[in-house]
Amino acid sequence: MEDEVDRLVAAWRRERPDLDVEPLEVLSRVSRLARHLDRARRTAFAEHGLEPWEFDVLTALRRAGSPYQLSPGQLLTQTLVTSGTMTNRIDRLTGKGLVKRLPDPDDRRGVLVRLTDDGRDRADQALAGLLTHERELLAQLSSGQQGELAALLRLLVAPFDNIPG
Amino acid sequence: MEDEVDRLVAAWRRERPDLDVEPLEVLSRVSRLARHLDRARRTAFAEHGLEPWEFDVLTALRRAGSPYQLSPGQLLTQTLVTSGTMTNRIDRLTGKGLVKRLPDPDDRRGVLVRLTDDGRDRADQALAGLLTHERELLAQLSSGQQGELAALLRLLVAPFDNIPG
DNA sequence: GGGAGATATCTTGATATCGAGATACCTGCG
DNA sequence: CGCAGGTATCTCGATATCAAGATATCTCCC
Repeated sequence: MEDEVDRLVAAWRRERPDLDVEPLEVLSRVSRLARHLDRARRTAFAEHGLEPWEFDVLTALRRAGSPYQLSPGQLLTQTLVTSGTMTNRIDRLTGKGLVKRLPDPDDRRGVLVRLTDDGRDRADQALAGLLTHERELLAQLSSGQQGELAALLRLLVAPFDNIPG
Repeated sequence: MEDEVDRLVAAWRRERPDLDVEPLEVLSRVSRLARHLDRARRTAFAEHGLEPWEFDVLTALRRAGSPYQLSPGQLLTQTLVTSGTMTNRIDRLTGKGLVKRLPDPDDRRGVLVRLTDDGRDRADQALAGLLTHERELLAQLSSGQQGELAALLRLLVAPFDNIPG
């Protein structure tokens, strides 16, 4: 089946036959798919009264394991947002009673963000809902294809995640 | 090489061994990679004095071929933003002299957005720069792997692009 | 111990985005 | 013809994000 990127690439080949637009076959699809996923996630989380950004923060804390706390800095590397954004997110989640700030006992510059019981429940519920949704999207692919796809994507992401950038 | 998603999946398997988190191997990588790509694009376009959103609109028009014009509605489906956002984008690009609005001769509700000569030059320059950048990122993959990856991604994106959604 | 440079978080101001609704126009059916 | 419903674009208010800079604290070497 054809997708929008097929049309986009064909258009470039017609308009700019001098250029090699092969990279777009992969990277434009990644960007567009991510955008579609964002929209789908927004709808899926609405059932649980959460925004995607709230989910990202709460689940990062949930994954950390008991006592469900991380520093804002650790949250940054997991969510790929700037520090100003994270400060704002923590403020709002605190206002909703889903997390709370604690002073870091080992570093007086630092704080620890800890999930409340309510926050933990919300994270668990939303995760289950998300996985159900995502499984449907991936039904297009066999289990083997999913594995291949994951491995190829890892090759592309790893440099970003490991080098400082 | 390990990436952040490997760590994320391992953490879920420890904290929630009851859940099948396999879908995250693919979809979390897509989201994270897209985010990294956005950042890289922002830097790449800065050399040409363009923002990523400006690039998206200008190149959609450029691809359309002479006379380089599309309706706002056509631009929506290519850029995956809302109509309010597109109106705003067109306003700003008009202010910078990169596009102009023309009345649609066949439909008095509609307008056509047309690239100016300056807008066309900018789009061409930025595209060349982007492709150079993206080729480097893809150097991790053989040509065959790029083809596989593109084909697998197409399977996931196509439903979104073809069904109304 | 003291100071330079690194680090963690927060503040601020500008801006892009979204969702919902308003407006103007088109289309097709009775 | 005229109206009901659909479509294209724009308006408006709320909000999340970013970049750059401020502040407080830590680290390490002399």
